[in-house]
Amino acid sequence: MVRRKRKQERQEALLRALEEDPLLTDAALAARFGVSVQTIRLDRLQLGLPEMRERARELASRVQQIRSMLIDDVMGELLDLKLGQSGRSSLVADRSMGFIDQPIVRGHYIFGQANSLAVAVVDAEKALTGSVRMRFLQPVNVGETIVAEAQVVQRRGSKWLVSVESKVQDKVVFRGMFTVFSFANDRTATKPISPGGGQA
Amino acid sequence: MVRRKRKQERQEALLRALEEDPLLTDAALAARFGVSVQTIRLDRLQLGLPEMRERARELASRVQQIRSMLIDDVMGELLDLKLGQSGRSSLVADRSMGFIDQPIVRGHYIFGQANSLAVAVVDAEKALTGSVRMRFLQPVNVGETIVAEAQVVQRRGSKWLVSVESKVQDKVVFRGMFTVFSFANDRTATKPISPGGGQA
DNA sequence: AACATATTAACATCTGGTACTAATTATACG
DNA sequence: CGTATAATTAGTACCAGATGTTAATATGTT
Repeated sequence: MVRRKRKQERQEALLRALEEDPLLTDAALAARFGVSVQTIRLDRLQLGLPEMRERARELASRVQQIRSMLIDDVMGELLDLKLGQSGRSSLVADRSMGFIDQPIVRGHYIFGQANSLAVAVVDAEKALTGSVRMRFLQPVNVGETIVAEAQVVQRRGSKWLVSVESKVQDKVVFRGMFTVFSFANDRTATKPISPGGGQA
Repeated sequence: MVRRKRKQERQEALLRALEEDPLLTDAALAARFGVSVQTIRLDRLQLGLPEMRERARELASRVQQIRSMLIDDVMGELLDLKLGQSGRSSLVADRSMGFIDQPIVRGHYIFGQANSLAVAVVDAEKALTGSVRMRFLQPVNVGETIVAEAQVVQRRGSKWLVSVESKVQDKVVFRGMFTVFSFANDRTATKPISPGGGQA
C-alpha cells in the first residue's frame, strides 16, 4: 500500500494549502494536486474541513472582531477623562497581543495604550507625541487587564508634559513621561505648531 | 409618489443592516424589511452592492491582510540582521495605521517597529524591553515606508543598550535609545533575569 | 486469484445567487 | 376619473460550489 503514503502526504499538503489560502475551491485544489475533485471531497471529509464558502464565512465573521479590536482596543476603553487634566483607560490584553511563542504582551500595545491616553487628555483637537521617557517595569501576561492613568504635570502653550502609569491589579507595569504637542482648536490658548515635530 | 420615500428609507436601512452584518442573505433581508427577495435584489443592484458570498470573500481576504499585519508588519520586514550588533527593517504604513480622521501614522506603530527591531538584534532567544528614551521627530504619512536601523551601543551581561533611528527616505522621523534585557539561551554569556523587569 | 484500499465517475439535490421577461400594484397628476 | 409612471412581485432559466449516494475502476497486498 504505497498509495497510503501519497494520500497522507496530499492531505498534509492540503491542510497547509488551506491555511495559506482558505478561499481555494475543491476544483482549484484538485488541479493543484493532480487528483479529481471527488478525491479532494473525500480528503476534506476525512479531515473534517468545511467547504470553501463556510471557510470564507468563518473568516468574515472574525474580521468584525478584529476590526473593533484595532479601532477600540488598541487604545483601550476610556474610563474617565478630564480634558487638560487627567484620564484613565483599561485594556484587556488578548492572545493576539502576545508573542507567538509565549503569553507575554508585546510592549507596543502597552505603549500604545499609554500614548493614546496621553494624547487624549491633552485639551486640543489634534495632538502629537514629541518625546517619551518610559520604563516597562513588569511583564504583562495575556488575559490581564491593564489600567493606565494619565496626569498632566505641566503645560507651556502647546507643549504638554503628561505622566502615565499603567497597572495590572495593584502592580505597576509601566511608567512613562510624554511630551505632547497640541495644535489646531486649542480651546483655551493658541500658538502655532511647536518645535520638535511629533507623532501621536 | 409617497412610495419613493419608502424605497429610499429601505435602501438606507439596507446599507446600515449590511454594514452591521455583511453576511445577511437576500432572503433574510427580504424577511426583515417585509418585501420580496426580488425587491432586495433590485435594491442591491441600484446600490451597487455585491452578493453575500462576495461580501464574505472580501472580508475573508481582508482578515488575511490584517493577520499578517498583526504578525509580521507590525514589526516590519527584516532587511538585515547581525545578531548582537545591528539590524534594519522596513515598514510600509498602511491606512489602518493612521488616525481615522487624518493620514498620519499612529506613534505606536513607529515605536512597535523600532522596539521589535531592538529586541531582535539582541543575541538571545528571549528579550524584553526595560526602558526607552525616544523622540518622534517628524510626522509620518500613511503610504510612506519607514526604515529603522538599530545599533547595539553597549552590553553588560544581559543588559543591552540599543539605539534605533527610523527614516522615511532621508528624513529622520524617530530616534530612540532602548534598554533591553536578554534571558534564556544567551549564546555567549549567561546571567539570570536582570533588574528592571521588562517587556518586549 | 482474491481482497482491500484508493480513486474516479455519474447523477440527483441544495443554497444563494444572476439575468431576463412579464404581470401586478401603488401613486401622482392633468 | 383615467392613465402614465414607478415600484414591486412572480416566473423561468441558468450558474458556482458545494453535498450525498452509488457504482465502477485502478492499484497494492497476501
